[in-house]
Amino acid sequence: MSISRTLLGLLENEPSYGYTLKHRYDELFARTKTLAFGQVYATLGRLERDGYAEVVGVETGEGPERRRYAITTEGVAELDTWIRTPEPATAFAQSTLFVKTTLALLSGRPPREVLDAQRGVHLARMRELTKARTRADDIDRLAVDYEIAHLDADLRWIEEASERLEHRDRAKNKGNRP
Amino acid sequence: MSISRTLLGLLENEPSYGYTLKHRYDELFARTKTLAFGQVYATLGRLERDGYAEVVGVETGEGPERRRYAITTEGVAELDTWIRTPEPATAFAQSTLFVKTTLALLSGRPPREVLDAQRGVHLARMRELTKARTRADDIDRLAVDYEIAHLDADLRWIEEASERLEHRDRAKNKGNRP
DNA sequence: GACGACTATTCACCCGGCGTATAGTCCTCG
DNA sequence: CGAGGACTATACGCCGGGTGAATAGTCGTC
Repeated sequence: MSISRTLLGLLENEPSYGYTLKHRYDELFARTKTLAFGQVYATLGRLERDGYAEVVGVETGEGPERRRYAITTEGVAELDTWIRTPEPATAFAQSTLFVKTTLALLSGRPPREVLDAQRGVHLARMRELTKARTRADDIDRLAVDYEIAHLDADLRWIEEASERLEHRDRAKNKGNRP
Repeated sequence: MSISRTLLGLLENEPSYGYTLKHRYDELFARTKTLAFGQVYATLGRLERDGYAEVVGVETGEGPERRRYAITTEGVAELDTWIRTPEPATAFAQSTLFVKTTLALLSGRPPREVLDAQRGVHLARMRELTKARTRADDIDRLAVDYEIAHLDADLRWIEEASERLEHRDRAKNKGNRP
């Protein structure tokens, strides 16, 4: 999901310490999992190396250095093209659910169990989200709606796949009884 | 998407060389991007280290060794629980499209442009897929339908986000004219 | 017999993700 | 007062995932 460009985006708003950046990121984007500190500093190092960010002040006030980072003009340019360039539309082509279902089919395991199990956790999350949705502000609601839309898509696909596989089984059994 | 478990799943069907495994994987799952050889061998090494796969024959027929891998009983057990355990339902909580839109909002860039650009490539992919769907066998069709469902979800969200943001803008402009 | 296509593997590098260690400051509560 | 806990801030090391280039033998064919 490109942590590095996201952090660059936050840096554009205001120069920050890695520490602050981490918390800002969590507030905005960490709905399920927070960012690790280690990753922030590693990423900042790469951004600096690539000329997209620079240190604009080191406070060595007895203790660990506090280094404030700012975005550079090249950084702004890079961020700009990243934001403007759409993601490849093939992002949904690889799905774990599909792989598991396929492998189940290939190996003689009942794919129904795979699909049913996934439906279970999806429905639970769905209930959670619809509850959360009512007390969400507008930007949060955008995020919640995004997730709901894709859970819904997954659930629809699960139904359809279940039906189609069942249908196929019935056809096969019919053929086996002469 | 767990390449390692997927390869384990293919190994369960029949013991194979890394090379063969790579091609088998590509046939089944590489709809948009093929697997790199390097990754296959690295992954096989880890599977062996963890006791999930083992070398069952080295052919040293003048030239590079050809090493045939097979799944172990622990490998089968691991694969089994992987297939049966549903994925966390929070997989859709982090989306690049949402991040870009949010960053655009925060930085005063028009989010419309982000959404419009993404809609463009999504629609193009959608046309491609609906064409491919008619001449796809049943397992391929499952994959195509999966992708279509999620593109559709993304497109619906794009529409809704556009509308909501526009609405918000109008409300703001109204408020600014006393 | 030279050249391209195919089988098969290795190596080196980078990014992303996670856990832990370090170290000073500031508050608070007994 | 001072011991402990919370908070600000950074560094380090390890692992898995992902990519590209290098190596090397075989087989067909023109």
